Amino acid sequence: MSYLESVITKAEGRCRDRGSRLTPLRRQVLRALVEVSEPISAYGLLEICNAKREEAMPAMSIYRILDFLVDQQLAHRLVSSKKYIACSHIDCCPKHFQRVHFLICDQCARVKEVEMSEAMMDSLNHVAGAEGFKLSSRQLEFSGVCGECR
Amino acid sequence: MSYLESVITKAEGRCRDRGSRLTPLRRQVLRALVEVSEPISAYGLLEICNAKREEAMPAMSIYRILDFLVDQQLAHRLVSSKKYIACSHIDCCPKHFQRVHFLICDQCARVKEVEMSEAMMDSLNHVAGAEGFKLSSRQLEFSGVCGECR
DNA sequence: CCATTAAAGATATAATGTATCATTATTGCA
DNA sequence: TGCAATAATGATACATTATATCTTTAATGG
Repeated sequence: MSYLESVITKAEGRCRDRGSRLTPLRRQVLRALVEVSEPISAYGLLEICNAKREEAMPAMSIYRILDFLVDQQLAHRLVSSKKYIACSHIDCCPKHFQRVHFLICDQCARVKEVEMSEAMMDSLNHVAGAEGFKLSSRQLEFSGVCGECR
Repeated sequence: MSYLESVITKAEGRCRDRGSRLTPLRRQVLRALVEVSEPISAYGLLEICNAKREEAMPAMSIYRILDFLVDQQLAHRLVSSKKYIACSHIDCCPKHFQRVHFLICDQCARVKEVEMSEAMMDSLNHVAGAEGFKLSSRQLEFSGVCGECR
């Protein structure tokens, strides 16, 4: 079974468990997102999807669907680049969804999902706590240069 | 001397030292940004500035000037909210400009600039390094809930 | 089977950001 | 000082990203 098919199957199950539906349209968008495998803009993804359809879907739909996928932790929104990327842990255990952060290469724009250690998150919480802040666990985006580009 | 005036004076000196010019227009934008004191969008700031001018400046100008101010470390761009805020350390020593990161309140949108410890940054670099990444020192944005909102 | 809810379509428009070329101001130097 | 080079701003157009809203279609649960 290909990675793509395995991802779709897992995603299907994940949604079922959560009482949500991976409709054909959503499945198509997720599939396209997994296939491109690099960060892509909403409109870019829309174009790819529409190229494969006889009836083009409106921009609104892609945003709605991406919101859904992000919600279901099947995709991530990279705020610094206004792009979307499939979660790289769809087909493995769900524990990876905690403390997921991103390393984004300034040069090739490729993205690596990393997990912060408990200790690291504790430290961050401590820094924030000193200022009275309670951090909500949201993803962080670190820019830098990846191994391949160096 | 008011905080505002002190900021402008310091900013003037800072630019002079760096061989750049805080022109009247840039000064006006910085002044407005300091006065609003909370994150504001480029267009929001443009509106405020234009309300005080007989000739409205075009959108292009505010983006150019904000880029300049960010470059001079007189302002920060918050990528997660697409807003800008005056640096809170303009009128004090320049050492604060290193390792500046942001705590952003989900509820009131207020922002606190915090400085990460050397040790913290080392840890982050270590996590990234394990994946082959060399982090470029860029600001991080943490979301959470501030003390006042809790 | 029907009522309710969820999803998708359609359309318009808002908000954010950039490209490009013309004009004006500033600076450094002969 | 006067002039050439450079920097900043003005003006215009347009690209990109995102959302509001209303309608239609599909799915789900009694």
